Amino acid sequence: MITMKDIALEAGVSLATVSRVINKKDNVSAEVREKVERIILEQGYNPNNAARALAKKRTNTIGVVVNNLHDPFYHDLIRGFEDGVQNTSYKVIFCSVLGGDVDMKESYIKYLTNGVVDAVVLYGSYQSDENIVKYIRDTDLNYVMIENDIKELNCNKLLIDNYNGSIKAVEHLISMGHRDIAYICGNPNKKVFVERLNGYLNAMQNNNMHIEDGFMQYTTTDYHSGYEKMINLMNLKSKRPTAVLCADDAIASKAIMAAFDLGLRVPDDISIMGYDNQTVLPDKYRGPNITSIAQPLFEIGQESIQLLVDQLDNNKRNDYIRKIYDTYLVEGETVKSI
Amino acid sequence: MITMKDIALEAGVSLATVSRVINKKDNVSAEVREKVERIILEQGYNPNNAARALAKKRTNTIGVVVNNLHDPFYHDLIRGFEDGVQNTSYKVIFCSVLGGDVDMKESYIKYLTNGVVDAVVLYGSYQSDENIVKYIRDTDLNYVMIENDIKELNCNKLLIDNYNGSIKAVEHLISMGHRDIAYICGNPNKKVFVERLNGYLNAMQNNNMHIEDGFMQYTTTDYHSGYEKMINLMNLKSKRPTAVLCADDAIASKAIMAAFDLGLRVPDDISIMGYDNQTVLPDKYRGPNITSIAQPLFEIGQESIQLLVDQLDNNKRNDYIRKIYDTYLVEGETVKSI
DNA sequence: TTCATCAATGCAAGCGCTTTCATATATTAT
DNA sequence: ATAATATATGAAAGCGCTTGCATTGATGAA
Repeated sequence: MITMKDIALEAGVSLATVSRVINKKDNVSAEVREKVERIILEQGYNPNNAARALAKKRTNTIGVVVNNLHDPFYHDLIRGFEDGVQNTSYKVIFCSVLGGDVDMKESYIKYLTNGVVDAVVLYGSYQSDENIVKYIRDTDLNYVMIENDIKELNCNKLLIDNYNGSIKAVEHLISMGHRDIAYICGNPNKKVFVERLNGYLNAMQNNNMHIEDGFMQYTTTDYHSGYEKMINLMNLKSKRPTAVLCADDAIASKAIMAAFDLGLRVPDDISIMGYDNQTVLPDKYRGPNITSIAQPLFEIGQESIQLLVDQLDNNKRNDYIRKIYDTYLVEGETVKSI
Repeated sequence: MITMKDIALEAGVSLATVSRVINKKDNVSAEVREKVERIILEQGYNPNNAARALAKKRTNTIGVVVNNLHDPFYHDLIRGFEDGVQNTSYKVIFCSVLGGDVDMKESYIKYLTNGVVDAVVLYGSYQSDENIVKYIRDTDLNYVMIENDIKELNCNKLLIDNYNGSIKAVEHLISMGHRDIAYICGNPNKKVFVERLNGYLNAMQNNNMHIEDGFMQYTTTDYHSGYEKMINLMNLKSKRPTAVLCADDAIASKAIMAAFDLGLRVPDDISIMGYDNQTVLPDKYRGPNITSIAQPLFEIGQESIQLLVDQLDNNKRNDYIRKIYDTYLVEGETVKSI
């Protein structure tokens, strides 16, 4: 391995001088700078980042940790990160926590925050991960947490207005003439699903719509069970809904499958709405475009990075941001006016 | 920041001893070990990875660099990486090269290979990136290159048999009774598309099938132009194909859109095949499941990591592997027997 | 001419950890 | 009891870089 020492020797200057030209300090004479640069090129020298990080306490890189990076849900978010780092002097590295395993998550965060990155952006649930929350609190790096409003954490928070998102969804259905609107909820342990649920409930109430018996379904395990919940809804003895709002598009895709399998046409026989406006859906979903509530994930990804870059470059350690992003309706082909 | 020194002081032992318990060396007495461990926990100490990397010349992490990480194409590959690292002592970090920009790629590779990872897996084209190839050749890290058979590079290579994949595709179409089979080629500057094209050409020849005038279409720019190429094919004055083989699923999805827009039913009026068996497709594709040639991307991801972990753990620096993976046919709903 | 100032460079400490080697103590064999 | 061996620990060098401080020579002011 070729080191700075080799370059210094070859150039007949001190380590310090080589370091100066590498770091583009201006107090080096033109001739020396040129010579050193030439030799660096000739020898194909590259600085060792571990040594650099140790000496400077800076790495010029930002870490991102998400659960299941392979999940198509992250598509837009990742694009945002990729884009955000463009034209900055920073690099981004991604870590994936398989299955959202808490220990793995903790270990990745500790890894990153101890000498490998200058700041980290976190997506995923952390409410219940006491250790991690405590760790983050005690660490003096810059963080941005996306969709994670943990009070005891004093860091950048980028949130999405899930509550009003659901309200938009319900009001869209109402505007299309629906009154019997059922809901398939996601895992109620997750903050986003609670917020979306509340949005639904309040929107229904505020518009004087009655939620019939059986109109509220909760997915068990994961989105797959959206299928059976839809079957449940369609088999209701009493009153059948004319529209079903789902907590996310993955669930909606399953609900649509269920409707098809029951011989129902979407949206002619039943209207279905999703949430997330996922660019790509799991399981080779091939149904109609789902009418959905979209979140500005690309922008959020972008701004996460921009925010951190700005804070790092300007040594802003303590003026954190808290921002709530609006959602918007994207009309697909799964809601009919009645 | 709390360091090993603090722990040593508090525990009344030397730095060396603390280092030993952290690294689980066995030559530390039980009492001392316990005490040190307790104090580490109490103080919430975490070792600095930069310092460690510098001292050990090992980081226990593997780097992955791909173009456009957000591309749904990587879905299965990423799952493979995630899975491969399970139950090992290694971490994986992902770097995304937006737009496949050569300079950015080079900078990420240099970054990773100088003190941040122990090995790297590369996916993307490198044939023409002389600098990078040269750099990799001169660097003594372990690499695995996926789908990149660069002769002058002596490293692990995991390849896919694109040529025979195309042959399988053509033979499937033949077995379904097709004789007039057109082809929409991908960017002929990319190795995979050349191989696939050759497979098509040879399969046609070997089966004594004639390739009519106009049956070969080349996409310009990217997969989007698959749309117009399909229109071209369907408007052929002379003879019209009964089946169209596309160089990948993204192109096929566009071809299907084109067929629809021309009022043709797939597969009743025209059969279409893709290649890649992409789990998720771009642009909210909502057509029928595409009959396609699948690649074992998950396995390739998995094995990339396993290979490297094995080589790192056993200090195998020089017995590299070269493996060619088979493809397989996945029947969808876009090919009709005639 | 002499002194203050400045630009260019080198010296050396230090970043936080690992590891070799030496040392001291405990254990076993004789 | 003594020598030989094993075990537990510490001292210190070193990993490759950055940076504050000191030094040198040159430049300009007085």
